[in-house]
Amino acid sequence: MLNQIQKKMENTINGLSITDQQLQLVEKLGLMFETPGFQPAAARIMALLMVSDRVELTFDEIRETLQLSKSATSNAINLLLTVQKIDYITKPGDRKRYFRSVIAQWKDGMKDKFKEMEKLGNVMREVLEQRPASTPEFNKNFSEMISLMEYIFQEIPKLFKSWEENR
Amino acid sequence: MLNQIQKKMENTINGLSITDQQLQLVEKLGLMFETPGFQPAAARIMALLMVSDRVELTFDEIRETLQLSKSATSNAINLLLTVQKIDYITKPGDRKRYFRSVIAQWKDGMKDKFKEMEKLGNVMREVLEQRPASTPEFNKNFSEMISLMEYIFQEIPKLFKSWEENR
DNA sequence: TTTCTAGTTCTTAAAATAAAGAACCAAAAA
DNA sequence: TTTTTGGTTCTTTATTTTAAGAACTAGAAA
Repeated sequence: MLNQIQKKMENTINGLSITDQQLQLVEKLGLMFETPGFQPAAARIMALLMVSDRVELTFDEIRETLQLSKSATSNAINLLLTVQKIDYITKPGDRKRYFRSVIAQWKDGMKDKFKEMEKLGNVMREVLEQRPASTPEFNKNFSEMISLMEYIFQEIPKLFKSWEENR
Repeated sequence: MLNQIQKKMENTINGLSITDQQLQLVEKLGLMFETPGFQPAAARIMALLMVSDRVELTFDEIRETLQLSKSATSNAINLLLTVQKIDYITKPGDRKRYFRSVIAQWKDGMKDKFKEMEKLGNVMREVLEQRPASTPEFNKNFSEMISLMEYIFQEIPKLFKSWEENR
């Protein structure tokens, strides 16, 4: 009976053991990471490195836990390395790399995301500048929307700053 | 000579005339709208309705200006209608619908986007709550990142409010 | 009533994405 | 030197996305 629950709750494949609850969290987080342009495999790896009990995982632990092929694992890991969402450490007398989530990068990641949205505001202003005077109502609304965007994105860096000061 | 410039600068197909500069803006804006999950055709239509001199365009004006098939135009327009990025008006004695960008929706759109990012914070907290005590360093950094996210997304609605009050 | 307009829907095709599997390779271990 | 480990790279396949084109349709106009 206890064995049955154990079987239901824990999936151990070669070293890394992970619960069903954790796997569900990996899927949920993974879905959220997919939207910012990551392929499913990469998104799941990012998620796994946040969810799993051990925070430094080898290539094979990742591969087997997520049931990926070597190529998919390799490509996803290298993608995440180049965008610096993960990095790795090595251990003396061990050839494997141990990959881990670069949490510090998340702050910069958020900043980048806001910067992206800010760019939209800039193009919008470009659009406004070339609009004809013949559509005053539209132009007014459009201009107001841009003002809002610009206000928000001017204030957001201040939020980062004030958070850093107050913690 | 002037004719040549005219030809180079203006593209008139059946009613709606648009300059090369405007078409370039449509492409640029279109690319930015693609990332939030819009298909190219829909993204370009949104962009066109912001860029073109006339802000209310018919099905065929859109179709011909963007060189789309009827089906692509129809599907993209209906997508944009259901997510309320565009709406349309009708004119007496005219069977066509005139589509236009719903600019007011952009403010809500931004709010939705921030809400999306907020959701990520919530799942992150869920992840934190199930983390083992055996990784204190990781947990601490993770927790700090979540605090930052929560702080930012708690402050952003205030920004919207203060903008609305001050304009 | 028939025809036309303003689209919609269905089927197909092209292209892009994602990942599997096998072959391959460099460095370390035996 | 040969073998093993820890991957990488190449080729192929499956899936998804995007859009074209043709056939179709509801309501208005003739």
